[in-house]
Amino acid sequence: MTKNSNSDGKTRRALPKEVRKEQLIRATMKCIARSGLSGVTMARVTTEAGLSLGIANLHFESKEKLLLATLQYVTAEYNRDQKSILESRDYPNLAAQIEALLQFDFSAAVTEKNKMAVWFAFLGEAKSRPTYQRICSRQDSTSEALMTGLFQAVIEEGAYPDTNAELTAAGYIALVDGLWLNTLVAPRRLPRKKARRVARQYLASAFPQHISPEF
Amino acid sequence: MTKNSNSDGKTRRALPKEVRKEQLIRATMKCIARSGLSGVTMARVTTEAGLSLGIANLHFESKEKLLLATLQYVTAEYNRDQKSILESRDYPNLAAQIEALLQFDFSAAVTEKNKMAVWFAFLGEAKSRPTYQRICSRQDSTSEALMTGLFQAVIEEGAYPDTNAELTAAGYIALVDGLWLNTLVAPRRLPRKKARRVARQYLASAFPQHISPEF
DNA sequence: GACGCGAATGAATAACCATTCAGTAGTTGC
DNA sequence: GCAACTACTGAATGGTTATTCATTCGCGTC
Repeated sequence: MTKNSNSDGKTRRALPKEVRKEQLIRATMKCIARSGLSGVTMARVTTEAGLSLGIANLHFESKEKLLLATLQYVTAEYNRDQKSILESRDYPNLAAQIEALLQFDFSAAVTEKNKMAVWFAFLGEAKSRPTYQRICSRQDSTSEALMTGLFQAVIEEGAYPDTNAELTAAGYIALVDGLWLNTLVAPRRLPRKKARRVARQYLASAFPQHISPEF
Repeated sequence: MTKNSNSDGKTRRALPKEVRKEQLIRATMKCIARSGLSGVTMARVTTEAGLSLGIANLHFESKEKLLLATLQYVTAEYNRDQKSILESRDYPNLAAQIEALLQFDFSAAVTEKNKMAVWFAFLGEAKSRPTYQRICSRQDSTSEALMTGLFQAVIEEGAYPDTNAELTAAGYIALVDGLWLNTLVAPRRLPRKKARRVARQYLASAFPQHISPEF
C-alpha cells in the first residue's frame, strides 16, 4: 500500500476540489435522508464524509451554499435526463417515447431513497425560500411544455377528441410527484413497482391505443 | 372599554388554556408558512401570537410538542371531514359522493396556504422522524381502504371491467398530494381551480358514466 | 532534501436559541 | 378589600452549532 490511501482513515491527502465537493454533497444527501434538513449540521456532514470540520466552509463558503449545491446536484441530473427523453427523435414511435418516460420516472436510479429525501426536504421549505423554489422549478415550465407537446401529438395520432393535453400533462407531473412522496414516506404501502403501475394506468386510460395498463 | 382587552396590546389577560393553545398553534402555522420548519423559533411564534417568550413552554412543555400539536391540528381536521364524506350514506348516489370528495379536496378551506405549508413541511421531514410519519399516515390506511371500497362499488355499478379499484384509489390519493404540492409551490402555474379540473379529469376518465370532465 | 504552496485540520469564537424560573399582574372566592 | 391562586412575563442560563484561522501536512519542484 502506498503512503496515502483514501480508505485508510489515518493519512490525509490533497485531492482536486471537484472530488471533495462531490464527496461533501453525497455526505449531505445521506445526512438529509437520515436526519432531515433541520438535522443537518456541518459536524455531521463532515464526519459522514470522513473529513474534518472546517472543510465544508473551505469548499462551499457556507452551509447554505452547500445545501443549495446539494439540491442542484439532485435536480440537475433529473432535468438533464428527462429533457433528453422528451426531446429525443430516436424513438420508433410516440408510444415508445412515453413508455421510456414512465420507465425513467420510476427507475431505481431516480427513485433512490437519498435523492427523494433531498428533493422533498427542500420542497417542504420551498414556499418560504425563494432560492429553493427557483432551483426546484427552474426546469418545470420547460418540462411541462415539452410534455404537453408530446401528449398533443399522441392525441392527434390516436384521435382522442375528449383528452386535453395540457391537463393530462399537469396531471401526470402531479401524479408522479405524489407517487414519489407516498413511496418515500410509506414504501410498504406503495412500493416502487406499484407506483409505476398506477402511473401506467393513468397513461393507459388517457391514451388507450398507445399504452396498455399492464406491461 | 373594560380594564382589559385582547386587542389592546398593553394589558394582559388570563385566558383558558384551550384559547391560548389554539392561538399558539395558529401562530406556529403562520411561522412555518413564512419561514419554513427550520425557521421556526419560540421567539418568532410567541411574537406572532402577541405573547411573551415563555408562554409556549408553559402550555406545550417543549417546542417539539408544540410542533406536533400543530401537525395534529391540521391533520385531524382533514381526516375527520374526509372520513365523514367517505362513510356517509346520505348521498343520493355514488356519483354525488365522489363529487363531494372532489369538491372537498380542492375547497378553499382544505387548500389554505398555511395548512398546506404545514403539511408539506412535516412530510419533508417525515422520513427521518417516526413521530411525524405516524401522525401523517395514521389515518391513511383507513382512508385508502374506504376509498377503494367506494371505487369498487362504482366499478360494479358502472360495469367498468378494466378499472382496478385499488390502483385507482392509490392514484387518486397520490394525484391529490401532487396537485396540492404543485399548487403550493407554484400557484401561478397551477391555480386551485386548474388543480381541481385535473383531478376531475382523472376521475372522469376512470368512471366516465359517473363523472363528467367538465363541471 | 528542503522549499513553497495549497489543501486539510480542529480548537477557539461568536451567534443563536430552547428552556427555566423568580417575579408580576390579573382573577376568583370569601 | 384581601388572600390565594393562576396565567403570564422576560432576563438569565446553558447547550448547540456555523464560522474562523493559526497551524499542520502532503506533494510537486528544483
